[in-house]
Amino acid sequence: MQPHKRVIDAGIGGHDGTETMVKRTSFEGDACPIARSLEAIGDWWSLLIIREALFGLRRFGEFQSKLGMAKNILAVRLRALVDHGILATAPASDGSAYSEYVLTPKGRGAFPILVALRQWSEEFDDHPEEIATILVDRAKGRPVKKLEMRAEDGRLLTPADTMLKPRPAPRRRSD
Amino acid sequence: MQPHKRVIDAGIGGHDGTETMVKRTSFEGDACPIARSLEAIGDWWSLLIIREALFGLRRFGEFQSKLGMAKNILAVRLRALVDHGILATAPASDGSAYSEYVLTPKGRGAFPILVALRQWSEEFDDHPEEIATILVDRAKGRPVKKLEMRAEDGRLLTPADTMLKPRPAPRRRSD
DNA sequence: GCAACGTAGTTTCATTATGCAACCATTGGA
DNA sequence: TCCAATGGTTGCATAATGAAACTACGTTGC
Repeated sequence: MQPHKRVIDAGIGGHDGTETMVKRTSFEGDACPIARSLEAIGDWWSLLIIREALFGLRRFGEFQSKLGMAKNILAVRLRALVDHGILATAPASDGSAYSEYVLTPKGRGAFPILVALRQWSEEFDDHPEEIATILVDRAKGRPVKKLEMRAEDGRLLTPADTMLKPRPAPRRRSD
Repeated sequence: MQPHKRVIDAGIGGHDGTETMVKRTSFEGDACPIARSLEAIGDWWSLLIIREALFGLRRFGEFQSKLGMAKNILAVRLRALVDHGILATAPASDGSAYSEYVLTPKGRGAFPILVALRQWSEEFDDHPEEIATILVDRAKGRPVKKLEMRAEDGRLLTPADTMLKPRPAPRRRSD
């Protein structure tokens, strides 16, 4: 559970190593899957980039102008998302020699997270009148149903109906 | 869609104001509900604090030791969560004069977000064997079903089956 | 072919956020 | 009353963020 720290000591010189240089907590390698998700997309911009990518944006400039973010930050984020296998760079699409950023299945798999965030805002925001859009079923134009947690057999579950269990040991062949 | 910037100019002296002092993007007031959620809980620690609170943690020291985070950061985060109406300070619980942090309905409403993050990790993480726990239905001990997006009439929806619509104008009495 | 422009970044520098450690104020217990 | 535990705050060092300037390459007009 304890997040460990990312030590950046480059070890360039032969110094004695008393300088700790420990900053910015990392959740990489943490056993909690929520922390692991946050390690990949738990920053201010990544989920918004994914949101725009789900809406079809692909080019650096499109993300930059749509999100209004600094280009250096965007570059860092896109690289990180590619490193995490959430985006992939595709060589082209419209014939030009530029490359594009497209969502991988892992990236598209983040959609429920975005929907959960959206619905939380819709339900609990202090100023819901400022929310400009609603997510609707394309066929009917009606709002999407609220995400609900269900058991394998379909029973509706509240948080109190759930618990955490240690992950079963990985199954090994002929054992 | 464009996030605006938080200007911190305190205006202490009578300077000419040419210094812009614009830092750290804020999504406060953004029309996108996802950005609004991120404004409240889109940082490295808030969701983990909520996770622990859902598991029953209430005291400052419990959060601090369980999450292993710096006390000053924890104090800032708790204050922010209280300001956002996600946590509330309760005067006591075990008789002592200390106060506690308990989730409000808004805070408990973030549970689907945590479940979505967890399931995303479980499905797409590169090293799923490092994930220590699984979320199960307390009654049967079986894993919770994956969150799914459905239309009002129950049809299962993919991202492509959805679209964004402008929010209808607020209904006004006798108009 | 080459000048001008657009795209996609990188670099530089200032400012803010994070993290650790040390300190302080109350509370609670002996 | 003294002393430890709880719940913070403060100070300082380091890392992340952001705006703007700069660079490299692709594309277009001529």
